[in-house]
Amino acid sequence: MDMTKTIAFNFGSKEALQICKPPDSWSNQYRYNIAKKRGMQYGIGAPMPSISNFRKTIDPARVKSFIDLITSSNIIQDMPFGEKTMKLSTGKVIPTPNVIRCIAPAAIVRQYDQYCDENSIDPLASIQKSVEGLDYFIVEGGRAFADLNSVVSQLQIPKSDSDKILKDLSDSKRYLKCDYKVHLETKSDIPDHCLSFVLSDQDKLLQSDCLDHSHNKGCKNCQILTNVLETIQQKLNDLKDKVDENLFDNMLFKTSKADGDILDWKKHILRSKNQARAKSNIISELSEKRAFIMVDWAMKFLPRKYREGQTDWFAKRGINWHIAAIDSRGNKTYMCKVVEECESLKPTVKSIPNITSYTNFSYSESGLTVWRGFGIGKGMHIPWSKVTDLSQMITMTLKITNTSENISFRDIKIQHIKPQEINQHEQIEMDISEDDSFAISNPENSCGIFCCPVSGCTKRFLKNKSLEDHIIIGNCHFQSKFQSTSDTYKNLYALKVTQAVGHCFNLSMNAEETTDTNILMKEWGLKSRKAHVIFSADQKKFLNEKFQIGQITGKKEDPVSVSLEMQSAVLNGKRRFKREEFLVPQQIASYFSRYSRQITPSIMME
DNA sequence: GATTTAAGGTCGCACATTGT
DNA sequence: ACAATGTGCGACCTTAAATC
Repeated sequence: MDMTKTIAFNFGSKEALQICKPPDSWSNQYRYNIAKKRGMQYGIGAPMPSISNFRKTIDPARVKSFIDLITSSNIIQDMPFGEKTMKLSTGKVIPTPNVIRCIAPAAIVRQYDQYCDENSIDPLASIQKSVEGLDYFIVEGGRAFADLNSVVSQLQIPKSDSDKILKDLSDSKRYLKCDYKVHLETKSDIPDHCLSFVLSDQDKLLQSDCLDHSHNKGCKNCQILTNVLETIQQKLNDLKDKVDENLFDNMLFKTSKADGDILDWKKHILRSKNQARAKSNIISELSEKRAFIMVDWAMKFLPRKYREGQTDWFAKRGINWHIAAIDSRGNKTYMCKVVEECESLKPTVKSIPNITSYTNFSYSESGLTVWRGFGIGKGMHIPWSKVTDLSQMITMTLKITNTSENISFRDIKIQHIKPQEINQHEQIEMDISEDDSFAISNPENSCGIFCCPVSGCTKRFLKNKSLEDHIIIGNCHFQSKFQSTSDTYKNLYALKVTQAVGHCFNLSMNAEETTDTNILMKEWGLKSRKAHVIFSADQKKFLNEKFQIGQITGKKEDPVSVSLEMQSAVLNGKRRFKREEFLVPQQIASYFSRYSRQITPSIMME
């Protein structure tokens, strides 16, 4: 509107409309008039004074809980450099650190729905967007639970039983999503939660002994999960001869796939927690002469920084990667570049067997030490001579450039907040300029999970009891009316992000003695490769047919629905595929991708 | 209308199996 | 034993949708 106002005064109506090139002249004539009127009132090109009373149509507590959710370490992760800015309606710009969303938007919406469900918060309006392309483990895990739900509804069992199973399922799902992560510890009496136990490899060098603690306790929640999965299997087996064979096979396939996916999800949570530990460990041990270097494919963030066209950018593929380095003591930050090309080295490098199963590496004069999980065991030593020809070793050069390039770095802070420290932590004052006094400067209200139910009250509490006290006393704190809603929450977001990204806290939990017979294997948490499956001729034929449909109609078949169709495909009155032959969506998608590559050149030839 | 972002296709590597 | 082929996986790249 500001722009229109300027134009409206500097030019006549006709010129203004020419400049604006209105697609619909009537509507722009209207806008022109309005702009002129505003200009008369407040001055040409001047921003409209923001005296208008801001409507508060959204319950502040709800927005706050939403911001809490999206700034939690489950959803965003810190980036060591880079900055984004947010503009308030007053024109004030507040910088926020760059963060990475770990979860696709649609998944966040789903999580938020669930979060609201669990905390009895009315959700903000949400728009359903695409649900494709989410994080593999979360999608499959989520789908697995949905599949199990549908299987349970088909089991012909008493309602009370199925209700119990459904409840356990949703409890377990919530547990995996929220609490499991915070229950994991390096050493725990509960085998499910003991990182050093479940990440141990069978190889002696890659396992930890867990001598100083026993594994004689059990976790109620983990137990519920295993139990409920077993129960479903059991009930399904009882059903075997009572229902149609096709139906039974479909259900069995669904269930076993779901079981596997849920376990994969659990393992994924485990491993990511351990690797996060590795990172914070390294940073905390930094001394003056050492630096923490975060290596990532530069391609991810550099194009945005340099504002280059894509073509320019991709022409630079020769550059292998860029590195951000942080010197902890001097707080100096550098940008590094690996300048030595390794192309010529390639023929002399021998690959390390099982390279993909190792996640941690340590370099030394004599060789390479590898671990499957950070801090698990002594590590396996591989001398350089096994990996490469020593005479041809090339030392890579790190070129260190200063931060003069327009990339701004930011310090990484490790922040471990224990629940009792939160209040104290929240006291940290934000840089609030004189004219903006925010409700959020109230130290009590930006953390905690118990919200005051009084509409407009911004207080939130860590403990239910505090909330009760608050309600009894009735000292509700209301948001200032002189600030637009969006500005308030932009500030809140900035505060959250700047001071405590990755606020990860461990909740204490009640361990119970257990006589659990379901003993976990030691290497349980390690990433396992999927079994190698050879597609049968008929499977391929079926997939090729499906692919052809996509080729001819231009509407590509969705791997998920193809997977479902496979389970019900019929040929000559018989079922075409047995349960063992059902393929999961990933396999189908992967096959399509290969198939298209295979046939594309032949089409070009014709 | 230009720029940014995400979805999804494409490609190459590691490893497993099969063929010679 | 080694080459050829097949599968899983993740990085690379294009394109279309979303956003400014």
